[in-house]
Amino acid sequence: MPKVGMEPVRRQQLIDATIESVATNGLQGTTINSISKNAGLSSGIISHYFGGKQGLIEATVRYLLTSLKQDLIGKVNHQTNATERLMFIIEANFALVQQRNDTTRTWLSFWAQSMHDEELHRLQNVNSKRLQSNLAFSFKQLMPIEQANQAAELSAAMIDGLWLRAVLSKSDNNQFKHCEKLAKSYVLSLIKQYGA
Amino acid sequence: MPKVGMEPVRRQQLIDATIESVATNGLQGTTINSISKNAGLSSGIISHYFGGKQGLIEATVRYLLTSLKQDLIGKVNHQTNATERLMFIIEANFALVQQRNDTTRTWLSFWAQSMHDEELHRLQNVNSKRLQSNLAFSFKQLMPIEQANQAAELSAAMIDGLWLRAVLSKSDNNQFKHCEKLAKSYVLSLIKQYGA
DNA sequence: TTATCTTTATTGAACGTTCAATTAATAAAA
DNA sequence: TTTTATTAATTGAACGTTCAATAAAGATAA
Repeated sequence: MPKVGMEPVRRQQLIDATIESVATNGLQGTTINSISKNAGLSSGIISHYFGGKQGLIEATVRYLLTSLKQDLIGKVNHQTNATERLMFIIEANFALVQQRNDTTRTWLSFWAQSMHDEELHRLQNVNSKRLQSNLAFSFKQLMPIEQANQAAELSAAMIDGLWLRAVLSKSDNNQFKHCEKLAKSYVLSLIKQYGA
Repeated sequence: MPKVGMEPVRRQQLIDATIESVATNGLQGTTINSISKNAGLSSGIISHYFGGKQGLIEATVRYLLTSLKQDLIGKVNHQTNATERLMFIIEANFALVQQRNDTTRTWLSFWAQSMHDEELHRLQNVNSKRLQSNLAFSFKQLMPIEQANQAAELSAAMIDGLWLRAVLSKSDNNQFKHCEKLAKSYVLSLIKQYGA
C-alpha cells in the first residue's frame, strides 16, 4: 500500500478529517478513532505524523488561521482603497463558512477550548488581534487615529458577535450572508460618522 | 453525617462546584470526580441528585439562565423608562462576570457544547432570543418597529461580541467594565440615530 | 537484470489510564 | 426500626499512546 511522498497528503487528510469530526461530534466527542475513521486511515498514523492527538488539534487550528489569512491576501492588492479593504476583511471573516459549512462549529469549539489550552490561546490571540489591527489600519486612512482605534474595536466586536450568534443558532448560508451585510453597513456607518 | 432537608443545599453545592470546575478545567476536563471534590462530597451523590453528570450539567446551565433573568427583573420596575431599561439589560448581561469571575468561561464552554447537545441548544436559544426580544421591546418605545428590530439585532450582536472578545482574551473586571460602557454608548447612538 | 538492503508508510493489537455509573455498606435522624 | 443521606469500592467501557510487524518503494550492488 505505502507510496513515497505521502506525508503532505496524509497531513492534510487528517486535518480535514479533524475539522469534520469536531464539527459533527464536538471536541469532546472527537477521538483518534473518529478522526482516523473519517480519514480512512488507521489510528496509529496520527501519532506518526503529529506526535499525538493534541499535535493534530493544534495543526488543525493553525491550518484554519492560515486559510483565513490567505483568503484576505487573495482579495486585496496594492491599489485596494481603505473602504474596499474593510469590506474584504469582513468578507474573509465570513467566507470560510460558505466554503465549508462545518468550519464554523469547529472554530467555536477551538475557541472555547483555548480558555484551557495555552497553545490554542496563543493562536486565538493572534487571530483576534490581527482582525482588530487590520481594521484599525484601514480606518486610520479614513479618520483620526483615536476614532480609528475605537471604530476597529467596535467593528471587531460586531463582526464576532454577528458570527457567534449565527453559529449558535445553527444558521444556514443565507443567514450568514445577512450577517455579512449587517457588518458591512455598520462599518460604512462608522466611516460616515467619524470620516474626515 | 446525614441530615434531613439537605437536597436543596446539596444541589446548589454541586451546581456551584460545576461552575467552578468548568471554569478551571473546561467542559472536557470536568469529571464527576473534579466536581464532587470541589463540592467536598462523594462522586456518587451526583447520580443521586441529578441522575448523572449530564443532568447536573443541564441543571447548571438552567441555574445560570435563571440568575441572568432574575438579575434583570431585580433592576427594573414599572416606572423604568425605555432607555433606562436598555441600560439595565446591558448591565445584567455583564453583571454575572463581576459577581463571579469564573462564570464567563463556563458560559462559553456551555455554548460551544450546545452545538452538539440538543437540550443545551434549546436553552441557548431561549437565552439568545430573550436578549434580542428584551432589547426590541424597549427600542420599539423609542423608534418605528422596523428600526427597533434592526437595532435589537445589532445591539445583541454587539453585546455578545464585546463579551466574547473579553472572555477569550481572559480580561479582568476593568476590561469588562470598559466593554459595558462601549455597549451602552452604542445603544445610545442607535437611539439618537433612529429615535423619533 | 536480478538480488539484496534500506527507508518510508502503515496497521492494529496491547497496555495502562480515566471516566461515569452502579452497588453495597453505613451512619444519622425520624 | 425504618427512612433518608452519603460514602467508598467496584465495574466495564472508552480513550490515547505505544510498538512490533509488515509491505511497498527506492537504492545499491552483483
